[in-house]
Amino acid sequence: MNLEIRAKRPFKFHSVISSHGWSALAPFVWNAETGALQRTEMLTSGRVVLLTLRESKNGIAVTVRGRVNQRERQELMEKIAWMFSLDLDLNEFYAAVANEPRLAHVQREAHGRFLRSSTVWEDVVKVMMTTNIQWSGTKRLVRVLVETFGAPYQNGGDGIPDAFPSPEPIARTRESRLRKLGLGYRSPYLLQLARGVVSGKYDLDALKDFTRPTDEVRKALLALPGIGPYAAATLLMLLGRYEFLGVDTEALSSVSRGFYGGKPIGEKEVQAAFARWGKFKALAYWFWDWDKS
DNA sequence: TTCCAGGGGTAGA
DNA sequence: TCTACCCATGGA
Repeated sequence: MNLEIRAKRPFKFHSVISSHGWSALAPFVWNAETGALQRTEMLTSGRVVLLTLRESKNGIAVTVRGRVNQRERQELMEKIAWMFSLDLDLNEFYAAVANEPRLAHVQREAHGRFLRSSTVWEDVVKVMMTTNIQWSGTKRLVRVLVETFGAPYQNGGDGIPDAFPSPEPIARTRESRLRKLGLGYRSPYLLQLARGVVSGKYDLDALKDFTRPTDEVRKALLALPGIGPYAAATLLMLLGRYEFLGVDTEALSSVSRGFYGGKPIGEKEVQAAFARWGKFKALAYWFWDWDKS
């Protein structure tokens, strides 16, 4: 089955793909040569389908492999619209940074949409897997979680990853098993998170509610096991809220070089350097052109 | 071998 | 609110 989903302009498929590292994490498979993003997706019915997404004239062209009914088709359209922030209006951001040379490229490149997973649960887990680890390790841990707990695409096929696991199979496992998979001290955090989601203690979908103030959403994120200031800021950014900056070791070094002449700085200095961008702080930092002076 | 990563939790001030 | 310290694992 083929679908086309329209995007609010300006929209560039590749800008979303390259927005951050998510397209390299299972069950996403990005093929730069063909320009196709593949993803194995489990629907709420439990059915697992294979999606292939490409840029189209007005948005995204979707190929679905696997039978879906009308309701599942609607679910897929909504999930894809969420993953690519197709309804996001970035014009206020572009206007706010129009006079900043180091952000001159953002409108031209249609920057500002971050590739998201189809559920907040998956994004929370993935952000947790980026903490205190190198990117190669993040990719490995996510792949191991998908291989161990994910639901397979029934129609088979070589090299097609399983769908990202729902919280249930992880909630049923033991901490020792997660440790054996290499998650280290993240193991109890992931286990508590999965069990809390299954029990209803944590309502992750409620974090998408844009009528809630950002501070409230941030507090809810910080209350999750294994989610601290950095992870909460990163997740807020993925949720379309840009007031907070996720300060990691990379931010410390690039802001030190770009704003403080290379002298050692702390988180405060990073926040101060981008304070002027207000509610677009995270966007300004993320797309800052460090090569321009 | 040592250091540390796209940090978080906790205790103590 | 801020700091010091510990935490598991694998890459460099």
